[in-house]
Amino acid sequence: MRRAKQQLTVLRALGAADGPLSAKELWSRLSGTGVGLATVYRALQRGVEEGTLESVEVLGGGVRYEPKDREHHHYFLCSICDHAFDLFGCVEGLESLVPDGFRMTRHEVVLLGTCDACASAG
Amino acid sequence: MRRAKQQLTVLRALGAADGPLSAKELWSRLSGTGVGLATVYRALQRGVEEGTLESVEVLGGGVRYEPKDREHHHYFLCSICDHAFDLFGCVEGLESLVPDGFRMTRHEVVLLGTCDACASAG
DNA sequence: CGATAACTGAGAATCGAGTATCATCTCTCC
DNA sequence: GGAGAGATGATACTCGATTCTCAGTTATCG
Repeated sequence: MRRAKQQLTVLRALGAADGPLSAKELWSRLSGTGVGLATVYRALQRGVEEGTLESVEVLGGGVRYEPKDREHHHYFLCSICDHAFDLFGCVEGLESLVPDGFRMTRHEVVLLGTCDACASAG
Repeated sequence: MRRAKQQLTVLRALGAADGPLSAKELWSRLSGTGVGLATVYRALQRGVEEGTLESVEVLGGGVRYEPKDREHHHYFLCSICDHAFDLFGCVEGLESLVPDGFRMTRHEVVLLGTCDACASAG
């Protein structure tokens, strides 16, 4: 990698977000910069390969990406603007839900509703 | 609706499942009955329209369907067989995660790992 | 039986997400 | 300045999921 100016633009925009973004979301935040969608995908793919990014799946639509250096967290998905927000903190008592013989290695929690901005606007 | 023999076959298979099924999963459980994939989709679509079925999204792939008469529950997704199992019970403390100004109307919890059968199989 | 309308299966068509291709561009190094 | 490697944007393409189409089937009601 000698340069990758546009890819840096992409990664910086992702790092500045308050939650995971999909390729399209990210791309739309870069409108005006002339960055192509293909480049967004390339930057994301490379980020994942290099271990700096993580692809996460939140309900309500495809894969989103975010920097891997964030602590364990979950998401709040706004059903109006469809944006996913990071939520820090976790919950207790998940183990009690696991049936006998099953082995839990990971868990995901998604809260749904309306975000601050949409609630105010609505 | 005068009859809908095949559609009933579909709905019955869905009702007998231990978790939500995708159209394809459901279809593969009906192999041998000669039911076509289009009929599976038709049955699901009609079920949702009539309010007897619910489409749910669990992580790890598309939309799945299950009867709407089940109580509040969550899912365990086996990362080996990719099957989603219903989990009854819930967790506490979700409200404390909601940021100021946000309104939570719903929540989803997904546990991931290996199911009994896959864990036993090695 | 005979008309009719709903149901059905197979395969074509569509749609969206992501990937591959290609001609062009831009650093970096000489 | 010139060459070469990597990067870029547009667009064609692929792939899977879902829907549409259509001809054939089947239950229902006279």
